Amino acid sequence: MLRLYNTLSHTKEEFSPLDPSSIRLYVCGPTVYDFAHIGNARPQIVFDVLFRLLRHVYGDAHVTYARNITDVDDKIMSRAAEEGVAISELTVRTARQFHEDVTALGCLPPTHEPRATEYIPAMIAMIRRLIDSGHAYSAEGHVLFDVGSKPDYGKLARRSLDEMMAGARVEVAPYKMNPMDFVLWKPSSGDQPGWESPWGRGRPGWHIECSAMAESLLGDSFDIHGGGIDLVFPHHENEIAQSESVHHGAPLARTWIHNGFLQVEGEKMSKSLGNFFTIRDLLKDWPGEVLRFNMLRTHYRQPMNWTFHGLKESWTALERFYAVAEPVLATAVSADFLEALCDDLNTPLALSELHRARDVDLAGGLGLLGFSCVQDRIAAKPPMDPVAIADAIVARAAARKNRSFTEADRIRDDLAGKGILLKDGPDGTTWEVKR
RNA sequence: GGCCACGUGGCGGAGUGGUGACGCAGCGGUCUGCAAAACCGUUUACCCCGGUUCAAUUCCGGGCGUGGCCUCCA
Repeated sequence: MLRLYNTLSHTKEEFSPLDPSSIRLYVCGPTVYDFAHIGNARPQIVFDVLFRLLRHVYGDAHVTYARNITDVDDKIMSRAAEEGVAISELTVRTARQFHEDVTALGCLPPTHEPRATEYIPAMIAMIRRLIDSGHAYSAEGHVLFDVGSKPDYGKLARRSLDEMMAGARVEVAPYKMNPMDFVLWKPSSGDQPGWESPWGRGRPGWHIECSAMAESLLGDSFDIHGGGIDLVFPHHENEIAQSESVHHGAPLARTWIHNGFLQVEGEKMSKSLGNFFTIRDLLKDWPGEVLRFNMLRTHYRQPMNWTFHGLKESWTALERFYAVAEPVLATAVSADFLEALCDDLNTPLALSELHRARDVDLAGGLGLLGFSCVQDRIAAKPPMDPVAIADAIVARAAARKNRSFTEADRIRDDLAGKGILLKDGPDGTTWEVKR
């Protein structure tokens, strides 16, 4: 039995699919204008684990995972202008980098990966339906959603319209009926990307993109919608407002799942503090599977303190696991392991079960979590030529045989100084990179 | 200012109304020429103040601290 915490109800609920033969999951993907950072990696990994768990429970063929790519956005426009490149060049390049990064993190490709620009007609159609049903209005080239037309607006964020207005710091455009009304369509000037629409040449607002893509790929209602906790308001609240207004109140998603934020070394991640790390940079020194493991050591809803110390621990733990776990295709997992995962994706508890697990269960559990168990994948790059290391080991063995321990120790210390750690076992001497 | 989370031993991190998960580090031991690695064993905890209770780290209230949202944001 799978239980998931639902942001909508603020409780853990038993997960019961709308259709067990077709589980549908939607997760908000990246806006492609720059390299993804370590904070972006968390939802990708978390929802990849959820995807894998759903496939394990319901069967690979019965789970559909949609994750969008936002490739029309004001940040993209300004970045492209800064770099002096075409928007499409920037978005295609950044999307490719994103795919390389998440692949290195062990994430499966989603079933669908819609790009916003490919769904403009669906967005226009949805906006038109919102206008026709009295939930939206056009004004000065903009189309706005009328939050007053949705009585339960604020139900996900647990905030009433009055509360929002009290603390409102939103831009109060003169053409808005209500300050909280948000943009569905906005006009584009000649040099801005735009599409012809009944309201003139323009581009979609951010929120309508997800509503339209989700409808096209997953239908009016689906099982799970995920994303970072910062997306609860306004993005997900607005998605709900749009979709449910069009679909006559049918719930957009039954379960809403949000991952917590992470801090780096106990501080907010920011470029000015010098603790801003892209996935790309980290992959130069750390195997992707180590980054993944580290992420799963904290429950997805907990705030996470991301540290290099934790990364080292993760590497050590993974090496010890891989030393005994053979990469196998078998998907056997222990009951305790599965139970932990099924209890709202309790990965820290699941990982602790692996310390108790024997070979098959260990490999199966690691496999279900998206780990390869291939030692080479987490091997550190040796700081010197492996042949020279092997030669030194032979020389040291000879010295030891002659009981020239001073010479043997000199060789060992010499290698240690170069970052190579020797391990003497019953079957001879092996080495590993010192960390 | 409003709303919402979180606060567990040196570190990471589960969990629970009553027998102190688990991992890392540390310490002791086995092994070793000596180490390292590996293996075995092991010390240290529940932010503060009230309340409920036979019993609270666990429930309730208040406080303090940290973070998130209210504006683009994983």
